[in-house]
Amino acid sequence: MDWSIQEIAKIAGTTSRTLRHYDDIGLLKPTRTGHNGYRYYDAAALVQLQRILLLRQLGLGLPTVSEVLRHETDAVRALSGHLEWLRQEQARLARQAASVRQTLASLKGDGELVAENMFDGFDHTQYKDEVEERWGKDAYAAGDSWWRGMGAEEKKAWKQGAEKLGRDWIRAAESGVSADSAEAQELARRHVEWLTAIPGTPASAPEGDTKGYVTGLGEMYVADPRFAANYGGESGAGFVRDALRIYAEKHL
Amino acid sequence: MDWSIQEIAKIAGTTSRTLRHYDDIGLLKPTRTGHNGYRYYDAAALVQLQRILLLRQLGLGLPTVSEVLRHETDAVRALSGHLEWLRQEQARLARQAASVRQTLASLKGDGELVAENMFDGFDHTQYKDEVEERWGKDAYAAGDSWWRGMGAEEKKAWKQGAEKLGRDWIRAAESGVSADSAEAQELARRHVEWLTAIPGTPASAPEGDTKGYVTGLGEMYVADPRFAANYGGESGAGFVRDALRIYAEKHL
DNA sequence: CTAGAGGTTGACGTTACGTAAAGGTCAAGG
DNA sequence: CCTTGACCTTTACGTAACGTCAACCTCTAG
Repeated sequence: MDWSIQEIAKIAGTTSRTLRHYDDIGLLKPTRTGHNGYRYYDAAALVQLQRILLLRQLGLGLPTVSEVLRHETDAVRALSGHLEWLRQEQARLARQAASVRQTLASLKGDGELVAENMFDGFDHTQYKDEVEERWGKDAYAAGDSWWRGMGAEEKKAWKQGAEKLGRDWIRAAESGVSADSAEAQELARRHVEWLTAIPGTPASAPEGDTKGYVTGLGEMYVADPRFAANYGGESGAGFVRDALRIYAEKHL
Repeated sequence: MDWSIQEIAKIAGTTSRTLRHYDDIGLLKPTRTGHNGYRYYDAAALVQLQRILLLRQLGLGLPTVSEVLRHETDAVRALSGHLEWLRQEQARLARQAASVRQTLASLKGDGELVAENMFDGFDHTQYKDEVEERWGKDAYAAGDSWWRGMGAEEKKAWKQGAEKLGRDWIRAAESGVSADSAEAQELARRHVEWLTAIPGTPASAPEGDTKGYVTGLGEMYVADPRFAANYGGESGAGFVRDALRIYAEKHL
């Protein structure tokens, strides 16, 4: 009692090409082969196939599926690992979506695609959606009015301070010192100090989750192309992220 | 004033291989080519390259990048479309993760394939890592001992209450009432009440940031496949989120 | 006997490069 | 002049999991 390749394909809800592929890579061999080379599968093979398709549907790769079916790997462990991977992928997509939204906002604003306003970090119109999404409208409003309330001189001074901080980060990153060096940690301290001056962020609230905010910010720097572009690529932004994380762990 | 392939690669934070690839597919040709075949790039090419890399980091494919740079496609439209794609991908991953968790649960438990543990939210072994990560080990330990301390009857009652809350949410979402309707707001109130009963969460601490916790929880419901899966997809979870946010704004 | 349905193997295409392999080019030092 | 080493070139395979021809063989029904 067995079926041709098309028949089980239909029964299991897949294609004959897939069956041939599984045969090629040794994942599922046909039960028997006719003298003409035709592949035939029995009920046991069907069960195996259904297991394979289930695991595939869950997103496991064929090598992993193979391991699980051969009992070389525990299904629970395989799925747990896969779940972790799914989480990371989701986080990655979320970061990318945030970046896209930001770029979109800046495009609608001034129409320029260039990342020239690197470290001002509070161009506000550019960050509005994200700030609101993360910290609520009140926080955005607070930060916005704080910024608007400053005079031109103050704004300029603020930006220059931010730019100097940026330059110092770049210099440190390029000098090759480690993220836990005294130099990098001093920069992290200045960075946090700078952040704390802005009202409406968790860093400035007395009971705020400064630690989470700072480390999250570091992750954002790596994910955000504007920062990466201006810190000598990913490695530079990664340096900033690591330094901030270490600092946050120690002092916040 | 131009640079060799390695030099711009370093400047722009990419690899020479990538530049050759871009040359091959006609995305970015070198400014000039030496008699020896060496590629040389000038400042204008660098700007183009940076634009390319920016769009790539946002997740656009090379053909799309090409279109945008040739002004055949509006950057805003391209990014908007991409954003939509990102959302769908996130949703897809979310559904997959939900399936994996279900399978995992049924593998660990008594082999029940049905989604019976939908709203218990405190299977604890299943949520341990996440709770610890978000609220610290103490919070987890508190919640855990609280849960362990309950008798079987109490546990059952608790679960049933949670399940009823879940069903009511679903019914409300499906009935099409708005998130700020009296019905939805009453559910939000019950939800917060339910949360407040659990020790070790900010909602139960007298000085805790209940408002931030509840709204954050709402966001999690949308992002977290476990909830989305059990609330009829994104739209259902979105309804819960909105209702909770509105309630939190008003009453917390 | 022939058409048509279904089977076979073989091989290319898909994404954006990483990674050799095999071999020119160039500046500096012996 | 020769060597060394760094840098450049082109060519081409590998990646994940099949979809999609292409060329050809086999079986069954009319």
